[in-house]
Amino acid sequence: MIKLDYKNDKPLHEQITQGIKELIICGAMAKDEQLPSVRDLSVSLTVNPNTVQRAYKTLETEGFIYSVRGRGNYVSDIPSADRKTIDTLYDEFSERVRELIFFGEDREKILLVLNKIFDEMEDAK
Amino acid sequence: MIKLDYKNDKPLHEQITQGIKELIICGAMAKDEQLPSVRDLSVSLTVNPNTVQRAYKTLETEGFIYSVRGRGNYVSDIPSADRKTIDTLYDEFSERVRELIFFGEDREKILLVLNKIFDEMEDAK
Amino acid sequence: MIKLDYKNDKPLHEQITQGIKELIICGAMAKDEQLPSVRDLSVSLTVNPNTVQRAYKTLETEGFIYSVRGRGNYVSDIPSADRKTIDTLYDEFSERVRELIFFGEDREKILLVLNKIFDEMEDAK
Amino acid sequence: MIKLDYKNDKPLHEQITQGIKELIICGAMAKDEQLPSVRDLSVSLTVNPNTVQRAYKTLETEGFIYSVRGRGNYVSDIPSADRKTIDTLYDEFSERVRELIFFGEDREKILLVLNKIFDEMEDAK
DNA sequence: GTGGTCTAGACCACG
DNA sequence: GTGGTCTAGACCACC
Repeated sequence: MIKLDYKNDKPLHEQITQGIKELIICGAMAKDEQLPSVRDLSVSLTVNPNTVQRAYKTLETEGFIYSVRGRGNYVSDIPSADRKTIDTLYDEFSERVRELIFFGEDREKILLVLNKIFDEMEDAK
Repeated sequence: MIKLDYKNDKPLHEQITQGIKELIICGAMAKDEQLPSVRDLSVSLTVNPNTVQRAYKTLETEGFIYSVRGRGNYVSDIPSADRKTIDTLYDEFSERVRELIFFGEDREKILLVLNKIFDEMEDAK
Repeated sequence: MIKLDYKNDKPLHEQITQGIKELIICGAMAKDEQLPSVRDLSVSLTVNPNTVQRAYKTLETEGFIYSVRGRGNYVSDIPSADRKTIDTLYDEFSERVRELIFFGEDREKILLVLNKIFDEMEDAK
Repeated sequence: MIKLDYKNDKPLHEQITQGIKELIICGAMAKDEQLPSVRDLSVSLTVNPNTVQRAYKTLETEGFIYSVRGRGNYVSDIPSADRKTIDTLYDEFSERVRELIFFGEDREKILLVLNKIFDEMEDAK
């Protein structure tokens, strides 16, 4: 499910973190669903277990998953983010919008993309 | 004009690149306007000249500025981006939107922010 | 009476140990009162009997309960702690106070919380 | 300055994290003061660099220090904690107080210790 | 079997 | 020289 790009300068553990984050956000993984074990995922991604472990740790501190010793890792049921995280997201969002406009993308097209995402997220619920 | 944050984990050359990019996008720097020399900017930012040089190089390959041997660096007059750049921007844009929705931000609020940006960009023209 | 949090990184046996410890300290369980059997408690908590057994063992070595072969486990009647335990408690107490002050909590607020605890403990007697 | 206890079941990286945290809180390390490099500290503690690295990472995410690539790690100047952290501290604080009272420590003695800490923290400022 | 910790040693990006 | 990433392999605690 997750594709790693070794050419990308972004660290592997971040790519894994982001990949799982997307799966959770898009609703592909349900609340309290169990994630693959650290070992299994490391094998299927041909990556060192420590790298996966680190990704899971990050996801845990960010509140996306929770970890049970000797059991496994599970999708968190209460998505919560602090003010700072939300603000950062809005900043990054605004940055992308400004660049898109700068490169000539028009209002209608951007709104179209935005509405499409809203509809997808609605359906996922 | 550009503020460097040493505490930020983002490399200095990237912060400089982004800072100049924003100035150009927001219209603070006009087409064909000359940028400060590598040496001057490195002094005013108190960073190594190599760091500024690297930022300028990145901006040139990304098409934001052009360089004239022995003269200096100037703001590009034709803002053009290839399909790949635009697609990447849309992907990153979509990613942020999905996360905002996931964390409970509602449609109206996001649209409000979006429209605010459109208006600002209109005024800058 | 005891709530287990699987999402907590603290081991289950420690959570059980602490839960019972609190019941004893708060006076909810009287001296020489009998604790539920290992088997019963393991059923009502839906955990492995070994886990409860381990918690009881810890409580016994720490002096909170005593065990009678073939009869059951009972709340200790003489709450006594060696110098080392008391010192450790004071150290941990001080540590928390320093952190609270460091993060800006003021004298009055901390004293308020402290006095509230004193009053609660007085009432429980 | 930091003492590691290999017999303690607490992980080394946590012991290091806590040790540095105490130095910062007690005022032994001033704001923006540079911490020893990852390598240096790992040598002086006879520990693997990764272990120190992890401690520093934790301190950074908790807001106690900030890291500058290619430069070093520095004590953060703005101590800030979210509501959750503060609440947890109060809970742990209360827990210790209750146990102290349970083991027969009287009100006056605890207040004495508390006031002593306040005075020390005042002086450190 | 699961997550978590630690070591040893290599390599890269940054300034 | 500094922080950061990654691998390989070992060991422990938990359930």
